[in-house]
Amino acid sequence: MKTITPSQFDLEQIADSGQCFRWNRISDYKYRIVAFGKILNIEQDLETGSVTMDCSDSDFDNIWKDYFDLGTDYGKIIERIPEDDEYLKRAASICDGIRIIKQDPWETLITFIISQRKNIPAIKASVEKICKAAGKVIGEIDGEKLYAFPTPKELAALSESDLSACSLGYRAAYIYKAAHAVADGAVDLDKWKELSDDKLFDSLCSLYGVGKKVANCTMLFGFNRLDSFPIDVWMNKIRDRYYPNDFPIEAYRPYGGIMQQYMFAYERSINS
DNA sequence: AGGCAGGCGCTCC
DNA sequence: GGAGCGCCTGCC
Repeated sequence: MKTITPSQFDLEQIADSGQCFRWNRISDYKYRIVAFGKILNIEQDLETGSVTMDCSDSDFDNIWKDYFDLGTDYGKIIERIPEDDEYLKRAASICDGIRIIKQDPWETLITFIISQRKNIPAIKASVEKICKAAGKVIGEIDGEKLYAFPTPKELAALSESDLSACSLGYRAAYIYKAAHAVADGAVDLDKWKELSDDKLFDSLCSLYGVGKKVANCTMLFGFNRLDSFPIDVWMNKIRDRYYPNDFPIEAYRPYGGIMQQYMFAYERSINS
């Protein structure tokens, strides 16, 4: 067990922000997360804000501390919001419990390829199916097996029809090609970590089935490129309504992606 | 029952 | 280089 009291940390806001598709809500402010081949039960006390994780000290130090981006001071980032950006200031004041979760690049790439033209429950269902079809069993809860996200080789072992059985639709071909490119070594995601933002963006977009939205999400959530600014239908709506001269993304540097998350989460919250 | 959901590739111009 | 269109699937 490990208990911490981080600032700017709200489990529910993070869970609803659409970054991670393997967080399962157990009850209010209580989740089971599968990531990096591990299962983490996590709970937040609303009174004190303290967060309790059922993990060893070493797993906390080696995995979860980084995963939850606990070394970043989001309060300081919020202070950088341009004074006249009323919409963003409001969004950040409401959604200031969001953090950018540092996920595995491979898993992020695949899950965001799956995400295109799907809603969140459908994305989660497909992700669980590919984990079950190709991933290792890492635990069992109430007779239900839990699976790790498959490695590139494990995923590449599936045929296109195996993938189609995971409700991927036309994305099955995208996943198939991506899995083979990474498993064969034609694409080396570890090497991609060294690339500049521009080069990484171009490399991601060169993958079949990856366009700028998916590339930006993969960069933001899988490569911790905090300036990546994904634009989806919600962001288009926000721009149309509140930013007639477009988003001042230069003013958001180098944290455009965090600003995007506040706006995205806020707009969704007021429309639900 | 028909449109649409956190897009992308392809095919035109 | 950009607008238009088809696409798997599940869900309301």
